[in-house]
This record gives sequence, structure tokens and C-alpha cells, in this order.
Amino acid sequence: MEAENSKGHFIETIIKEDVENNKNDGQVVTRFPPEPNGYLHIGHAKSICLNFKMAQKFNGRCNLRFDDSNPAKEKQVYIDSIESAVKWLGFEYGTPFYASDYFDRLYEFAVELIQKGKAYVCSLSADQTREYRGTLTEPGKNSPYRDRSVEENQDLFTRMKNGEFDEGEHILRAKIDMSSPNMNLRDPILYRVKKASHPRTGDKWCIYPMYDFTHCLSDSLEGVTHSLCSLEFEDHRPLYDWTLDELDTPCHPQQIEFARMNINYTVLSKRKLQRLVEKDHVQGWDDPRLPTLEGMRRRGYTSESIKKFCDIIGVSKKDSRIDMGLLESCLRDDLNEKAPRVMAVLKPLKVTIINYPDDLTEELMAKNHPQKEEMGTRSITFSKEIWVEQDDFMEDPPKKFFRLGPGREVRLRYAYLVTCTDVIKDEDGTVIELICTYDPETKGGNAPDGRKVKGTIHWVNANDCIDTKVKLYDRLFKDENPEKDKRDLVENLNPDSLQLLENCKLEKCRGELEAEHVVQFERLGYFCLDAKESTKGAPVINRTVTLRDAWAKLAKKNNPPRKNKQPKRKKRPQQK
RNA sequence: UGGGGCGUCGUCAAGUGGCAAGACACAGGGUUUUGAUCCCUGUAUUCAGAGGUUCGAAUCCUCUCGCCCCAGCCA
Repeated sequence: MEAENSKGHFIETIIKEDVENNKNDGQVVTRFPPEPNGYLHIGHAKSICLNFKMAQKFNGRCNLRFDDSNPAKEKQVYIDSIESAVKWLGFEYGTPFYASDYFDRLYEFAVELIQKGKAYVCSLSADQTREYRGTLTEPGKNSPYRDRSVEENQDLFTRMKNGEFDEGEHILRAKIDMSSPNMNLRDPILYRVKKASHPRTGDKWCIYPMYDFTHCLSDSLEGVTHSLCSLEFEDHRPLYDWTLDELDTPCHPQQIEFARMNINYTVLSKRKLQRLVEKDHVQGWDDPRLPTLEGMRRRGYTSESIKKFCDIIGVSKKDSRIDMGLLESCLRDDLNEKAPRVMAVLKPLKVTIINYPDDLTEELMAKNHPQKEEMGTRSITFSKEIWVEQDDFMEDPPKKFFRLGPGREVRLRYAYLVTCTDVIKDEDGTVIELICTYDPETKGGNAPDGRKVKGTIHWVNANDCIDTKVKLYDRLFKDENPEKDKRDLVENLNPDSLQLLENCKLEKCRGELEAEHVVQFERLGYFCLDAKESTKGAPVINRTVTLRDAWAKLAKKNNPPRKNKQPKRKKRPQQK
């Protein structure tokens, strides 16, 4: 599946044309400009990949620049987290840039605007400013302070900088057009007084520039050629251009907008994610159910699979809601290649092989990857008592069930063919143990007489295994679009998004379990250690993603979740 | 009802006047000691709708409809 978008999306087309026409001397410079006010999620990964890949493709560079012009919301922890996420994705950015590094220059630009009569200090209150701005359908009114002299503006702005005024007393605004149909052009605010300590500049400043003023100038100062951002900034482009046109700047980058990513059954907005975290609906920003990069990493997502996903979904201006299945498909694709196979039983059912010698333990050879010889083999032990998966036994199996049932023979992977001869139940009628016989002639799993056995199931040696807890994850929300209507997000939460299994049995593996080292539990899925919850001797394992499961699909088709019709089975079959 | 954007398969997405790519999903089949992987095969007479221009339209023109964004001293 090496489906690199060879044709290229519309942004690539624009950049390519610019390079061919020798615009910007054929140079390409992009930037990824996060505000350090939260953690990155997969939506940011799309922007990161886009910006870095465009730079790579055209032999340019991409800056990581923190858009840190609002000290009220920004923190060093976010800066650290963002840096680590970008590195994890595998992109090189050298030393990060900060909008705050340009505060002095930005101040000079503001003065330049004042001198040219293009900016003024406005002393309306916040409420008044809003009233004067008008509405979507009515034009705004000029501020009574709009015609202050250059000298007065200069004096006031200097005093704003010197901390002589309180927050809200004065703001610096661009003088554009209060009747513009574009709200962004109705004398937008350039600077406000904010007596907050900044994570990087400390208390040096008590006025801070607004996004529209900061962003375009930062781009220009860095020699950015293509400033890629999301669709909601389309309306800001005229202001981006106005600012750069009015000021004497190094260059005039081209802003190009693309659609943000949405994925079904999850949310991709910092605000909403924050709410889930703060209200304890999930266990922190790195909860493996979250689409945050930290959460996904902890869950076992590889950076390669995320990059692949971003590559496959493309870039356009259309609102989209991408199927979570596509993300998972990219993950499985990558993990299938790299994950060593191992056996583990999640919901154990004891099996006693009645004709197997009591004290014998045999060593059997198992492949670490069925298609990749180079990944080698390992030795696993086998004895009279083993664990198998509860789901691999049915007392009254339906037609196409190839697994264990009374009188049925299956292959224990890499071991022997066994036949179920007895079923032991407790007083409630729950099956608690299976008695089987094995065929000693079938060591390794092949029958010398050529008889074919359709089913192969996994198992774990009962007296030589590791007890673990395993966390299974499902989609965070019940609804495909949790943001639909104004309904409360929380009502939409899937109560079964996390399932903790306490009594899992893992094959005693040679390699130690490690965070971010994903292995495949055969027939179950991909799993990795949850370093955050594991303690010495008490591992906790995350299920990264399940395997594709044709049987589950078939079973569901033949026995669809009951509507109103009453089911006529005595017991609920226990498949997933 | 001001302004800005967007409508191509269930979901993404190519396509820019000359036979509607590809991926995921789905359906069928083959291989298989993972019901995994892998491999075949099928799946849009039609591009939001209606008119028009043209030998020829998803592509050009007109109108209509639907969806998203904008009234933070957030980014």
C-alpha cells in the first residue's frame, strides 16, 4: 500500500507552480505554528505532516514556531509536550522559534503603523467595542477615538507599554473600515493590555499583540513563503495581507487555507478534549482513548502509521469526517509488518489434557512472524494444563464455528491437535474447565494421516505464564458525530470505552514487555505495555487495536443484535 | 437575511472540455497452523439539483438547493 499521493493536492500544486516560476527565488519555507495552550492531537498531525512534507519535497525548511502571544493561556509544559510530539512524529526542526522572540520588532511595527496613521489607540470598553463593531448584517460605527492625532496615539501606546494603564482601558486598533462586510476588517485590535507573566518573556511586557498582527509578521520575519492554515482563517487573509502591505516587511508570504480533519466517534478540538480531561471523563491528556498524540502514543500507535494516515486522507477544502476505520487500517498495516507474534489468553478457560503425561513439559518452536523468517523463532512450553480463550469454546456451536466444542478437534497453535471430551461446569452451569485428549502424533500441529482440522486456536501454558491486566479500548463516543446538535458531549460518551481485564495469561516471553513496543497477541490484536500503570511484576497492557475479525462479522450477521424479536437461544453465545 | 468557503461512491479523494483514478469500507472467491496477513474479482451510465453553451460538460455559463466559518481585548 505505497499509495503516495503522486498527483499531489491543491497546495502542492500551488507550491510547485511557485517554484517553477521562481517565485521567492524558488525557495519554500513553511511553519507549524501551535499555540502552547494544550496538547497536540491527530488533527495537528495533519498540519505538521503537511508543512514538513511540503518543505521536504521542495528542499526547503519548516519552522516549529510557538504562537505564544497570549500569556493567560500558555504554559511551558505545553511547549515541552509539543516539541516532544513533533520529534516523535519524526520531523527535524532544529531550534524552535517563538512569536514572543519578535515582541520587540512587533512593537516597532505597531509604532510604524501609528506613524502612518493606520493605527490608533481606542479607549472604548470591551462592551462598547463590541457594540460599535456592528453585527453580521449591520455595519459598525467608528470609534470616537478613531481620529486621535499620531502624537496622542504614540504617547498613549508608549504609556500602555509602560504599564500606566489597566487591562481594558486602552487597546491599539488598526484603522481600516468599520463598515466592511468582513468583520475582521472592522478596525481589528492589534494590541491589548495584559498584566500577565509570560512563560518566556516573564514580566517584560504588559501589552501583547493579537494573533492577526503577530502571525503574518512572524511569518514574514522568518521568511516563510507559504503560510498554511485551516479554513476558519480564510476571512482573516485580507487582514494578513493588509498588515504586510502597510508595513515595511522582509517578505509577503502567501496564506493558503485547507480543511481541518474530523474523525468519527471522537472529537478533535482542544476545548472539548480539555473538558473531558478536566471533568475526569478520561484519565488525563494521555488517556489511550483520546486522539491526542500522547494518548495515541501510549496506546501503541506508531508515528509511521499516523504519517501514513495523514498522507492517505489528502488535503482539500471540503469539510470531512473521516472513518476511524481508516486510521485503524493504517495502524494495522504498519503493525502487521513490525509486531512480533506472541500468544496470550485474555479470558482464560482451563483445559486439562487428560492423556498427557503429568510431569512432562515440552519445548515447542514458534515463529515470531509467519511471513518474516528474519524475525526468527522462539521456544514456548507446553504441559498438561493450559489456558485457552473462553470465546474459543461453545457448547452448542453454530454452523461455521471452527473452534472447540464437545467432541470437536482443533489445533493448538504450534502444539498438538486436541479433542474436547468433557465439559466441566459449576453449580450455575457455567463452563469452568474442558477435558481434552491430545494426539501425540501431531506435535507441531500437523497430522501424519493428513486429516484436516479447520480451526487453530491460541493457548498459554498454565504453569509457565505471566499474569497480567489488559485494558481494552473502544470508541470514546456512541455517536458517529458526537458534536452533532447542541447535545451534551458527555451524554454521548460510550460507557464501555474502557474495559479492564484482570486475569489475563501471557506466554512467558523472552523479550521484556516495553512501552511503545507493540506485539501481536495472535488472533486477538496488537498490544503494548502501559508504562504509566504498570508496576514491577504487575504489568498492565494496552490493546492498541484489534485484528480484523471475519468471524465476529459473520457471527454478527447471522445473529444480529436482537431488535424486538426474542432470541431463542438458551444462553447468550459469548463472542465479541 | 452581510461576507467568506465547500458539495465527485457508505467515508476520504483524483479529475481543470474528450471513456469517472486510487484508498478505506462492503460483497464474493483463492492461499493460509492467526477466521490475521496476502492474492484475485465486483461495486458511481454519473459528479447537490435544474436549465444553457458545445460534436462532446464533473469540468464553461445561469439560476436553485444544502452544509461549514465569521459579531474574543483567543489562536
